[in-house]
Amino acid sequence: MKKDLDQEQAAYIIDVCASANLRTVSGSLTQLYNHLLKPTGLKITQYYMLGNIYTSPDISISKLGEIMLLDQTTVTRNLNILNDSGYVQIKRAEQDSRTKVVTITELGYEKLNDATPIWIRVQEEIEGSIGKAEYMGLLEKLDALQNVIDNFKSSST
Amino acid sequence: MKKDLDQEQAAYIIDVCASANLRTVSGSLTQLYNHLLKPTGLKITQYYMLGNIYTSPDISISKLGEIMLLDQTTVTRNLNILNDSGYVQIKRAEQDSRTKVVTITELGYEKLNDATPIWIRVQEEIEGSIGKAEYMGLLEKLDALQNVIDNFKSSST
DNA sequence: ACTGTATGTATGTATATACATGTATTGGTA
DNA sequence: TACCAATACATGTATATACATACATACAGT
Repeated sequence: MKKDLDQEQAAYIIDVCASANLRTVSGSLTQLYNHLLKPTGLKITQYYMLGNIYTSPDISISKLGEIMLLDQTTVTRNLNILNDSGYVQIKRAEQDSRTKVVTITELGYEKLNDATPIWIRVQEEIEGSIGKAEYMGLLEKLDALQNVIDNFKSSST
Repeated sequence: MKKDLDQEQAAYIIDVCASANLRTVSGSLTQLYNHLLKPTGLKITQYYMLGNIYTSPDISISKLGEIMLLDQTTVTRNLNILNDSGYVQIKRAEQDSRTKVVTITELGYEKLNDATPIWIRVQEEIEGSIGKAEYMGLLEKLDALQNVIDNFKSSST
C-alpha cells in the first residue's frame, strides 16, 4: 500500500529543502550583485572567474574548473565570453599542446579593479548586518555541507 | 593615487565571497540531486516547482514566481517544460483572461511521488551528517542573509 | 615506430535564469 | 464611452550550467 504525498508534507519539503534554500538565496544575491555591477559590464560570475584567473596566472581550463568546482565545458564557455570581451588571453601551453593556459589582460585587470569596490560594499553590508562572527559561522556551515555533498557523491560511485 | 588589487587580496575575496560560496555549494547539491533523480526524469528545480504547484493548486504564473522568488519569465519557461512533459496543466483564469492558472496533473503527481524518496534520502543524509540542530541553524542564517539582501535591494530603489 | 589508452578541450543539446520589451486584457477616469 | 494606466503573460536575447560525446594530442607498452 503506497502512501502518497499530501499537501502538508509537500509544504514541509518546500520549506526545508537544502537545495531550494541555497538556490533561492544564491539567486537573490547574484541578482543584487549583477544589478550593482551593471555599470562595470561584468556579472558576478565573471568577476569571480576573473579573480581566480588573476590569482592563478597561466592556469589551465581544467584546473580552473577544479578550483571553481565547475564543469570543464562550463569553464570553456564562460572563458569564451571573457575572451570576446578582451578580458583574458587564452593560448596553448608550450609543453603540452592539448592544454590551454589562461591569463588576465590589462583590460580585464582594470575591470577587476572597477568592480571590486562594489563587491566590497555588498560584502561589508552583509557582514555588518548579520555580524562578522555570524557570517564566518555561515561559511563554516556551508563548508560542512560541501563536505557532506562530496562524501555522498564519492560514496555513490 | 589608485591602489590596485594584488593577488593576495584577490585570493581573500575569492575565499570569502558570499555569492561564490553560495553558488558553489548550491551547484554541487543541485548536481547531486539531478544525478540521483535521473531515473525519475525530473530535475531538482522541476521537483521543487511541481511541489509548489501541488501545494498551491490553481496558482497563477506571477504568484508562483513570487513564492519561489523567480522572475515571471523564468516561471513561464520552466512551466512550458513541465507542460510539454504533461506534468502540469495551464489554463486561463475565468474571471481574468490575462491570468493563467497552473495545476499539477495525475502524471505530475506520480512523478512527485517517485522523486520524494530520493529527496528524503539526501535531506536525511545532510541533516544526519551535519546534525539536525546545525542544519536548522544553517537555514536560519540563510534566512537572515535573505533579509539583508532584500533590504539592500529595496534601499537602493 | 605502432597502437591503444589517457588527458585536455570543444561542441551539440538541454535546462535555468534574468532583463528589456512586446502584447493582450482589465479597470478607472475624463 | 473612449482612452489611458496598470496588470499578466510571452518573446528575444544573453549568460550560466551540465551531460554526452567528439576530437586532438600525449604517453606508455610492445
